Amino acid sequence: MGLDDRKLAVLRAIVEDYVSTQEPVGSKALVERHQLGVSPATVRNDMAVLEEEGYIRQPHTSAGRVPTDRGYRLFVDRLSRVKPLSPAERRAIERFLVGAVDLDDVVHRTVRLLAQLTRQVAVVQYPSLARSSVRHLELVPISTTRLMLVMIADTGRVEQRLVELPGPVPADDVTDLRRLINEKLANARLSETPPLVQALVEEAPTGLRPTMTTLATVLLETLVERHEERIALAGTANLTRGGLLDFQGSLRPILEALEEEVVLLKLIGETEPSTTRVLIGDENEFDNLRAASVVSTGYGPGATIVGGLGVLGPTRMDYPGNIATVRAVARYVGELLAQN
Amino acid sequence: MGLDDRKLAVLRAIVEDYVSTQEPVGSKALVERHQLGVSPATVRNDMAVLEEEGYIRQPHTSAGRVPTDRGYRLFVDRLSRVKPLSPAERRAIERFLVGAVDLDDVVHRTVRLLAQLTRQVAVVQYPSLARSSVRHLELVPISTTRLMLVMIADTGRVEQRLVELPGPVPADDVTDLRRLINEKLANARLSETPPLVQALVEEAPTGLRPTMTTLATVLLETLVERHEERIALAGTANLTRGGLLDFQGSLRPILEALEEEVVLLKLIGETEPSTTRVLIGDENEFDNLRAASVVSTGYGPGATIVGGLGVLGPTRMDYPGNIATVRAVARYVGELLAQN
DNA sequence: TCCTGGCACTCGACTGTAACGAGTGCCAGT
DNA sequence: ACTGGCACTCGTTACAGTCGAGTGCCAGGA
Repeated sequence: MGLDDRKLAVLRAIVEDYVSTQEPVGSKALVERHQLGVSPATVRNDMAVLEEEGYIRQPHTSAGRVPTDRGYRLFVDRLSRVKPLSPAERRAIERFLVGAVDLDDVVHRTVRLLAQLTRQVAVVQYPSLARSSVRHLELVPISTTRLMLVMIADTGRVEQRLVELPGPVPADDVTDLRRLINEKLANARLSETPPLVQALVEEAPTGLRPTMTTLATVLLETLVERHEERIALAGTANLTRGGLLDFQGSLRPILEALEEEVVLLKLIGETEPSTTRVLIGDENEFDNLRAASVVSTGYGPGATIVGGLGVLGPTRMDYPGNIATVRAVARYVGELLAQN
Repeated sequence: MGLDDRKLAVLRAIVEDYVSTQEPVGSKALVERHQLGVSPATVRNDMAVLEEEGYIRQPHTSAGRVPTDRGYRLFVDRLSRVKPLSPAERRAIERFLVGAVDLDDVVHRTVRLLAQLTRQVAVVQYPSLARSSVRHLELVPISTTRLMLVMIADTGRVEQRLVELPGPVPADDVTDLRRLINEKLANARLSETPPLVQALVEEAPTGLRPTMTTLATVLLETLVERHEERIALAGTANLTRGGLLDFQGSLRPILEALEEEVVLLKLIGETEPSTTRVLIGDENEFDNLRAASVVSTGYGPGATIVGGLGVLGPTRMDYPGNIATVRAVARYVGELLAQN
């Protein structure tokens, strides 16, 4: 069971070579490209052990070795240091994110940036409503029986929803409703609003009661139940790099998975505080993504986390590089959000 | 030069067979599957003429014939009747679109519906701001020197933008600004706002002048210059149907094109009144999309057109079916918008 | 004049065989 | 414990041969 230092070095070398060449790597090529200080025969023995332990495998009898998911896992956990970003990359990040005027703008720029830097598919979750607080709720009369409800969150997210009122409501009443709602809900965390909304209805003056009831329903629907998470995606064209070798020849399942917001949210949304999560191959729960890996992390202003972002690519990806990039981008985005 | 009726029938048969089988079609198979009333030899002679005229071609000397872009064009223009939708499809459309609460909701449902019905990539443009009118402009104070500007258009679109003010502005002033702006801009077509915004600045009371100037800049930026068109996309996984035969083996250029909003807008956004546009293969202006066809049309409440929608797929697609579906969906969406 | 059956021809797809070589496992020797 | 050597495996490539779908052309007939 013992994996001595050299065996680990061999594994590392295999991963690095395979990631960069995309071809099974043999013992001879290994000793040539890395200074292992031993002969190919020795490496072969080490390889036999690594294979027995499930870290690498042979696609065909007469081919070199390829890391398994388990091998990548070991590599990520113990054999790689996070690559520092190049100054060029740092500059690219700053240049890209400076000048964003809008939350939408920030998210779009971020996702494109990530895709470009990592050359993978990038995914960015908008700040989660569940983790946001209400900054302001606005009621805009559209007609006598219709209101547009606009919610502005502290994270910069803006949600709107058309509300059909049970009957005509005069402008003054709208003003009153707006005041009541804001008094009660402003600065409340969205996850804590349900009882407050309930109270709003109960405490509403009789005249406003029916309207307030309708509004309350819509509020709960929009802000909590259908807790509308949004996602931005970019770089799908990067899936076609590496020919058809990655993803065993069919992009189909991957593209299907990428169309499901629910899937993406599970992948990058469930982030524990401030760790970078790496899901390798079949470690993730979706069959469609058995051939893919995901590197994700949370971001947010300061120490709090309001959303997730990450990249998805073939298991054969540059983990250290991608981890570094994802982290760096998340940090910059966090700073950007903190400024607002 | 004369293409008599039988030659056209042969072309139609070739297109139909090729679209459904995805394989080059030969003279013998043709006479078997269609009642042309002549022998394979005759069909071969017709084919020779059709090939000479550039409507079909042979992938290899010993293979059957395949329609060229020009052949599809002739087929679409003169040889096909628009398929009526099946009742099942009609029902699917209604069921899908009923219950949409929101413009966002409508657009998302529409794009998924289109992708599902046509089994192609679907694209839906949000109602264009350029073709919308202002319904209401709201100013929401975020802090003493920051406002959130929210514009609600008659098409249901809502745009927001954070505004940094030159200095602190008291709440009463915000109220005044809101009133001034709405008096001037409400119901104006967005394309006609620039002079109105200019007037706003000139007519503003001296005290509000600096703030109004800032607001005017942002208004013009947000609403006109960077005339923010939005796009929704779905069904990219459908590109992988038909193996790697369509798109000559590489999805890359297609996926790249689909990531560019500008490209998509050109494809589906430039719609002349109420026609359905069909772009076949290299008829479209983007090199990346030489192997693809686009069927698109405009939609809007009543007779006016506020945006475009359509589908993109291999040149080998079911044009009559897709044209019918795109039109039908556009009409339903128009009705839906008209209700708001 | 137009259609048809017949026939020779082309050429890609498929099959089988052989040579090649990258890579391995094992073993005896240091 | 490492190394050089060697036999072996097996995928890749090249080449030759066969098969057959599909064609173009032509002479004969309606």
